[in-house]
Amino acid sequence: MDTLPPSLLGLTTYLLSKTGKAARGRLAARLAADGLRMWHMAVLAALADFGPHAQRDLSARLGIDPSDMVKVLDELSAPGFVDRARDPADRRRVTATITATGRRELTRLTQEARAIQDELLAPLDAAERDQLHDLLTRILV
Amino acid sequence: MDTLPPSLLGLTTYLLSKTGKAARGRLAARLAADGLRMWHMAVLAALADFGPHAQRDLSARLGIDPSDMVKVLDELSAPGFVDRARDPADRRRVTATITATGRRELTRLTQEARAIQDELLAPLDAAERDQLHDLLTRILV
DNA sequence: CAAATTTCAGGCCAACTGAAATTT
DNA sequence: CAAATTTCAGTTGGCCTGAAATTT
Repeated sequence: MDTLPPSLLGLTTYLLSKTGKAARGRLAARLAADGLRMWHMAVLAALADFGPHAQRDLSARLGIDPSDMVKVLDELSAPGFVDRARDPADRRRVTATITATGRRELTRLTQEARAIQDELLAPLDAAERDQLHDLLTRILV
Repeated sequence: MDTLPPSLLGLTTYLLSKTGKAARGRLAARLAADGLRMWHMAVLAALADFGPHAQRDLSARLGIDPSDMVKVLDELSAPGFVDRARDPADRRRVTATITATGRRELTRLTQEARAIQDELLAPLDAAERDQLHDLLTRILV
C-alpha cells in the first residue's frame, strides 16, 4: 500500500496489526462459510490438543472472555462438535469435551487455514516463511 | 504461551493474528489515555505525511468508512488537532488540515508507539526486528 | 437532472464490563 | 459469609447501509 502514511508503515507494531487483521479476515471468511468464527476453531483445537476443560480453564487458556465462551460453546454444541456436562465433583463447573465429529471438523478447518496461509504468505519463499514463523513464535514467548 | 494449542501455534496465520492483536491492544490502551483511538492516529499521520485532504480522500487512503470519518474528525477538531474548512473551489468538499498542536500530538503518540514496540519486540535483537519489519512489509505488498 | 460529498440515523458483530444465580 | 463458575444484560468500537442536504 503506497498510499499509506510512511509514519505508520515505519512502525512494526502497525504492520503487525495490519497483517494480523488481514490474516484474521481471510480465515474468518472461510470459517463463516461453516457458520463458525475464529474462537470456534481455537476452542476445538484446545479441546483436541489438551482434552476436556472446564469453561473457565478454556477461557483462560485461549484468552477469551468467560462471558463470551458461553455463546461459543452453545454454537459448538448445536452441530455436535462438543459436549457439555456438569462436573459431578464441583457442580459449579461445566466440562466441555470435543466429539468425533468435532475432530473431523477441526482437521477440515486446519486444512483450509493452511490454504489461506499459502495465499497470504505468497510473497515469501519457504525459508522466509520459516523465519517469520520463528520470529512471531518468539514474540509470543 | 506454552498453554496454547500446538495445532494453532503451528499456523503462521494464527501467530500473525495473535501478535497483531497484542500490538493493537497495547497501542490502543495508550491512545485511550488521551481519549483517542487507532483511527485518530492514522488520520493525523496521513495529514502530516501527505498534507491536507478532502474527507473522502482521507477515507479512501486509510480504508475507513466515510460515514465514520465524520466523527473521527469531530473528535480531532475538538482538541484542535485538525482544522476543517470548506473547499472554495468545490464547496461540496471539506478539507482537513493538521495543526501545529496536532503535529506535536502525533510525534508524542509515535514516541509512545515506539516504546510499546520495544516492549513487544524485546525477545528479538536489532537485526531480527529489521527482518520482521521487512517480511511484514512484503506481505502487505 | 444525475453524480459527488458530507452528514446523520441506524443495524450488525465481536469484545468487554458488571452483576445475577448457583455452588463450594 | 466469601470465593468461584457460569450466565445474562448492556455498552462500545468498527464496519456497513440508506438516505438527506448541498453542490457540481
